[in-house]
Amino acid sequence: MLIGMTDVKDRRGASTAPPSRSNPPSVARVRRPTRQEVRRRLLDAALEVFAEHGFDTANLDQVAAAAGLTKGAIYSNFTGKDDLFYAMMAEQVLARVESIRTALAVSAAETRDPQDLGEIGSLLTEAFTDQREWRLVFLDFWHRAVRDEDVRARFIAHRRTLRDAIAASVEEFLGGDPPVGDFTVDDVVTVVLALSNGLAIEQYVDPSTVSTDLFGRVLVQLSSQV
Amino acid sequence: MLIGMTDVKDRRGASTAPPSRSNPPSVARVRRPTRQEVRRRLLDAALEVFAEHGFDTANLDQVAAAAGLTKGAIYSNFTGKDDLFYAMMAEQVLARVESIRTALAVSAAETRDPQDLGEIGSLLTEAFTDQREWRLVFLDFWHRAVRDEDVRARFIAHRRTLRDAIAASVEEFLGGDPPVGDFTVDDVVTVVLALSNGLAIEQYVDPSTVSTDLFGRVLVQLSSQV
DNA sequence: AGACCTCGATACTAATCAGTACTGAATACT
DNA sequence: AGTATTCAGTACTGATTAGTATCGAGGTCT
Repeated sequence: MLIGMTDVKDRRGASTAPPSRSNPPSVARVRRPTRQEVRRRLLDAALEVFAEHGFDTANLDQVAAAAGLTKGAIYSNFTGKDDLFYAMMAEQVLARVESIRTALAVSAAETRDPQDLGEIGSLLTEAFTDQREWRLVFLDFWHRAVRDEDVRARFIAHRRTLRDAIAASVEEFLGGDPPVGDFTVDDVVTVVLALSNGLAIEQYVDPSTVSTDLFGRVLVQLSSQV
Repeated sequence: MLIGMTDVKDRRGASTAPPSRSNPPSVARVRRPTRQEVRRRLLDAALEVFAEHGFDTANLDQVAAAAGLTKGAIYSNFTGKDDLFYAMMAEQVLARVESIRTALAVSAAETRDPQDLGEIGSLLTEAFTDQREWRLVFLDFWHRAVRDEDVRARFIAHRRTLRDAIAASVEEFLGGDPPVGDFTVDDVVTVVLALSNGLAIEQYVDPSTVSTDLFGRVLVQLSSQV
């Protein structure tokens, strides 16, 4: 693990031919990736590495290596480890909001029958695997937020953004009607989030305890008239 | 933080009187705490410090200081940081099982009306604050279990123990009847655990999003006949 | 073309901390 | 009492790693 920095080779092209001076002129032999591209790669690598190792255990050389770059690139684009993490999270939150919007557009366009909740439950359960990295970094973020006031402030801001997107989905699904029971839309949002995280927690360490249609059946039962 | 080791004074008694040689004979002036007592203090300190800082961030000097001891005591009683953590968790799991058993004895003795689920929900919600340290170290344990196979094996073993205790409670509550819907008892256990953790996650960082009776109302709705 | 600038690579520093080696005081044993 | 043993305190080591200083290749501007 002291090495790992040996192959930064994939700058672009990587022509193995010996460097013959002056081909067709004005052909740069080693093109430097754009700043945007470097930032992209670093953010992708950050998601991957932070998800795999957790913020505390992950180290910046791992992130840089996963991006095919070095620590210099990180400090050139971010102020430090925290900043990189926050930037990555901010981007992910936007991606999640977008993902909720499109999922909503698809499902709501079709029907609005309470029994479709089983379908929605399936979608949410599939997200356990599709969005595994997101969920891991989210819970990592929470892990730090619950112990540090500054981290918590940022966490809450993101959380509210997500809640708003989900609340919009729920209202869209209800089509003006109130939820069953004496639940508010906010209650429903909280319960959906809690079940998502809670079930993911169980599933990630012991999949046998969470049957694939459980989420859907719970949602159906929760929305049934008494 | 480089100091903190300055006051290990509370060995016991701490007689501020100058050490007058040979009082009534065979009176040990500084009694050493028993090994059991040292172990107790270390385990308590471990729960406290690991909950506050998380396993990765907490360091052994903090644990030792919280116990009024030094790192030497830790390495004399445990093989290392991991061992201390596992020992603490094992003890906590036993405590949780016990706590479930007594809570069950109290609630089940009274009634067995589905509306009592609101009451049970209140108890579970109160546990968010009463057992805050437990929940934090539990989620810390999960955080490591999901990323490391060996940790995961230990985690699952503990988790199964807890599930069994909860399953017994659920069956006791149902009094032989099956759960509503097509849920199995295992499903119910999973849902209760998922809601506990999921709601605690929301509540710990942003209490305003989890009203105090939400858990109870969800349980009532979940158990209502269609 | 030539002078300047940008930005990521490299090599380094300083701080942290799990684990170890050893010491000496308190207890157990004879 | 005197000797042996246990066990926690103390001081240290080695490894790790966030962050910094510097350099030079690649790009830009005139």
